[in-house]
Amino acid sequence: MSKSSKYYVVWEGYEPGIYSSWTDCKLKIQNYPNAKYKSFPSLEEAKEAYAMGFFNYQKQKKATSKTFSTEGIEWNSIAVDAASSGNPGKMEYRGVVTKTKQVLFHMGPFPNGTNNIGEFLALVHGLAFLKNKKSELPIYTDSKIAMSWIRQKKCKTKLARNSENEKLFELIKRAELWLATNSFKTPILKWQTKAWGEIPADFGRK
RNA sequence: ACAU
DNA sequence: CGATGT
Ligand SMILES: [Mn+2]
Ligand SMILES: [Mn+2]
Repeated sequence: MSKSSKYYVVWEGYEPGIYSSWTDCKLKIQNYPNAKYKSFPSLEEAKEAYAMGFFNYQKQKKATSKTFSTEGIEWNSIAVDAASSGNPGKMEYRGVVTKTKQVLFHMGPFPNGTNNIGEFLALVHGLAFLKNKKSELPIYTDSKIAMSWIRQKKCKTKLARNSENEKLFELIKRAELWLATNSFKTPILKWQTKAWGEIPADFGRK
C-alpha cells in the first residue's frame, strides 16, 4: 500500500487541496475547465507545491529544469551522502529514497571525521541496509573516492587517530569487516551532480 | 585534472 | 578561502 502512495495536488478544481489517491483527485477535477493538478511522489513535495500555488510552482520548475536535466537517473534506487562541519570536523551521513528523499538512516554527527570517511561509511551502511532488507535496489553516491574504497574494501583515509575519533575508527573497522565478510550485487552508481544537481541525500548546507 |  | 582524496 505504501508502494503506490502518490499524492495529488489540486490547485484549481471543485475542491482544491491534497489527495492521496487518483480516485479522490479525479472527482475534484473531472469536467472542471482548465483544472490545475499534478501528482507528487511524497506528501512533503505535494505540500510545498500546493503552498506555493500553481503559478509559482511552474515558475520554479522551469527555473531548475533549465539548469538540470533528469535524464538517465535510476529513480528506483537509494542515495547516500555525507556532510561535515569542518574537514576534518563534525561529520554525519545519511541514506534516502531517491524518488522521495525519505530518510532511511542517519548517523552521527561524529567528532573529527573527514568528508571521505563519511561518504565511505554511508555507502557501506547503505549496502548493509539493502542486504538486510533483501533489496536489490542500486545505490547512488556522488563520491568517486568512496566508490574506489568500496572496490578495495578498504578505507584509505590519511586522518590521524586521536582521542576524539576513536569511535569513528571503530566504525570504520566494523565497516571494513562487513565488506570482508559479506557479498553483494548491489550496483553502486555515480550520481552525476553536474548534470542532475545535488544528490537527493544531500544535506543542503553549501 | 577529477570527485567531494 | 580552507580541507579530503585518486
Ligand atoms: Mn557527497
Ligand atoms: Mn552533499
